[in-house]
Amino acid sequence: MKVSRAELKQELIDAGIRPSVQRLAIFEYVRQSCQHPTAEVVYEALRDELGSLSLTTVYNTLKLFVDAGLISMLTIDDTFRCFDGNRSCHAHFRCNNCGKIVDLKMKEDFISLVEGGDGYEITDAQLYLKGLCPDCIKK
Amino acid sequence: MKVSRAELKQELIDAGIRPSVQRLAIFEYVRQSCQHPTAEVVYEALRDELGSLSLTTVYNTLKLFVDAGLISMLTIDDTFRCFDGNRSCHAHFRCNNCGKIVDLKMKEDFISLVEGGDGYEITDAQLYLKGLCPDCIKK
DNA sequence: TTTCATTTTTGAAATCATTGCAAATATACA
DNA sequence: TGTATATTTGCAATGATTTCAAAAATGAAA
Repeated sequence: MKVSRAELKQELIDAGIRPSVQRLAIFEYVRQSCQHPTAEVVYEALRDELGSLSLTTVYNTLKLFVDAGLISMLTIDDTFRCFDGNRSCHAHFRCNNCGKIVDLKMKEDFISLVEGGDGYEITDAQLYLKGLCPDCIKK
Repeated sequence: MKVSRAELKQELIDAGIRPSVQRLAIFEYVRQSCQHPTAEVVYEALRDELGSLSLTTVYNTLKLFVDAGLISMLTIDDTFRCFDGNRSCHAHFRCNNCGKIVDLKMKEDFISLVEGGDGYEITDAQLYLKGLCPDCIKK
């Protein structure tokens, strides 16, 4: 489901974030991507389109979005962070062989499973699964 | 539930890992700790007891244990890794304010919630929750 | 026990994703 | 237009983790 630039822009404004050219481009890229890009990937993808872009800006902007709850940061791979603009409730699987990270649907929200979570204010939840993907099992 | 050194030693042997002095000490420390230590913390805690110990050994050994499935590695904090010797099924919560990482019990195994996971071989699962802990909410 | 091969440990240097910083640029508003 | 504020930029610094080759420990065979 493609979202228009205008809608994304409004979403930034609603979150109290000024929609600069760089911010809007980065937001659009992460939201439309299905591939959990790293900051480096976002940077490489947008530097031509934007004429000039700094990797520092990408890092700062992604952090800004994460803090605002607009995207999430994944630490499923311990060697780098990547980002996820998909707002639906889903788990992540990382293949130990090929490194691929894929979304897996959930039957229900996993927060409901937590016991003794009373008194905690939970703002983010991530379920990380690791192992072998179907492609790598075949080989 | 305190486990004897002999039992831990046997567990290493059963996993095909030679129980050197360093390995056994590191294994015991991580298994008995309730505090999700980092490699650095393990190193600081054991260097005196062992006379000499290298941080590299700690890193290598922890990786060895993780690969053997004896302990798990947590990446809930994006700035460092920590390790968990608690083998029961539980979730982890990280307070965004004080940084504390605590265990939270689960009603059931969360893998049962995953849809479309057929064809995947899952060897590790971690549920990470973030937000504010009761102590930090009070303030 | 001695010897030799293999495994493990060690410490220093290198790596690399991420952040700090201060200058340059862009934007909003009077 | 001018001025204050917000944003971007690039380079240097940071720090957790890894690489690497040498030293030490261990196990098996003689």
